[in-house]
Amino acid sequence: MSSDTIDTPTRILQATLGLLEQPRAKLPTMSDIARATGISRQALYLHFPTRTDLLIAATRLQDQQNNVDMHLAPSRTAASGTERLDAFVTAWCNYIPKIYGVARAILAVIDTDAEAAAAWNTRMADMREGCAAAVAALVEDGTLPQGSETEQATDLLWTMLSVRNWEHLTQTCGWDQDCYVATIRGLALATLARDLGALTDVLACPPTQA
Amino acid sequence: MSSDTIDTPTRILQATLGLLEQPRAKLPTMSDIARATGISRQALYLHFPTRTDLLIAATRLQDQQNNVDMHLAPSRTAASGTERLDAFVTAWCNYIPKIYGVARAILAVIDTDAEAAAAWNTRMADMREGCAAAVAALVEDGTLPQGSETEQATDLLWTMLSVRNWEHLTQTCGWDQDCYVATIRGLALATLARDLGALTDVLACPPTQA
DNA sequence: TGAGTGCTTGACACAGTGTCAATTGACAGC
DNA sequence: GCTGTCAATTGACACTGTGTCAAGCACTCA
Repeated sequence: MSSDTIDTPTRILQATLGLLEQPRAKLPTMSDIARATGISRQALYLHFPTRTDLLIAATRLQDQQNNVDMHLAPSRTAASGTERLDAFVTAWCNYIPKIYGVARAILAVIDTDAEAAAAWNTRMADMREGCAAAVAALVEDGTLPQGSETEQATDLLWTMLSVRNWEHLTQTCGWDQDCYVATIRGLALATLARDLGALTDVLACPPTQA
Repeated sequence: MSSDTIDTPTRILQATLGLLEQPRAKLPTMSDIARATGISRQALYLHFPTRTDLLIAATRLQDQQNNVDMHLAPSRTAASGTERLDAFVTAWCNYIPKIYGVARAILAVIDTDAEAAAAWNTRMADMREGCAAAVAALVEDGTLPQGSETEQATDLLWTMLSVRNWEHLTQTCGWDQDCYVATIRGLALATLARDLGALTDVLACPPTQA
């Protein structure tokens, strides 16, 4: 069994991810994490200087464990700009639930912790690159007019795909994940790929909520 | 001069609003608020049991000072459903900057403070009523099909108009307020009022950012 | 046997919220 | 003028959570 020989930093991060992945759980303190790992609170500081560093490291471990599906999906299906946008939106929307637990913990300290804010901004800047690439593909196809609006189109897509919007629709409004994906996809295709037929998808998903 | 005879609770709330309205300022502590008011920290607790109660009271005072323009604007211009949606979206979008300072302070403690979360949810539920009314007007006109999708349309509009989206576009992306309003308005009209011409507004605002 | 490493316990500093008790100052009514 | 009340003050303290520090223990490797 390899599970006995895992080094302590990794064990800490896995325990942290375990705590963060529990839906609706209260945000864990250093004591919580230590207890979940099975070591003393002070030992955490032997491996991670601050709680924020620990959360950021957890993010990186999680990305490492997940990013196989992501990153590739949107790029390889790049037949047309519209298809690329579609693939990117779908892939990202379905990636959010996986990272939400950790994202929530980082977002919660962003107002008070500059380091956490910087890490989150970097992460989101990476994601924006994906948005920019999709928009560029649309411009290439002539679907979207070339010019200064590409920055704005990128920002708009970036905003539509924000974790906060996922949170609002699925957690606050209680939407089904599939309904969320279908709606955002329709929204993106209609506004950016001028695929007016996609508007039909918006508001056309099974009513699973109250 | 009336400014000398204002009662202490109000003075506290005004000082709090003063602190919260400063853009990019760090979130004020009870000590900060006491200092700004010119009283001792402990005296705050003679008037407000907790920091959250103080913030909520500040919200209410601010609403009271502002709500003249709001609330009325969308209702009175209700010639057609589309016009009503337009008026509501524009009014709300221009209201957000006024409340953002306070909203930011409350949002920052929402994850750790159930009372703050409840207050914010109530506030946002009120706003959702406005969304629901606009959607209902669209259904009345036949612009939007009647049925179970009205709940989803309301949620979608509610999401588009979220404070987080305003924050993202204007604070993170650096968009101009007018550009923000034009874009969200176009988005709402296109997706909910099926006003496809409104799509032109989306991505057609002056590029003020870098 | 001894050094080094990883972790332990226990104590402590610091910021921030919230509580409590004793005191002061002003102002009203008798 | 004396007294009671109310608002505010000072100072101390409890609690939570983060982060630091020192001393000690146990295991492994040489």
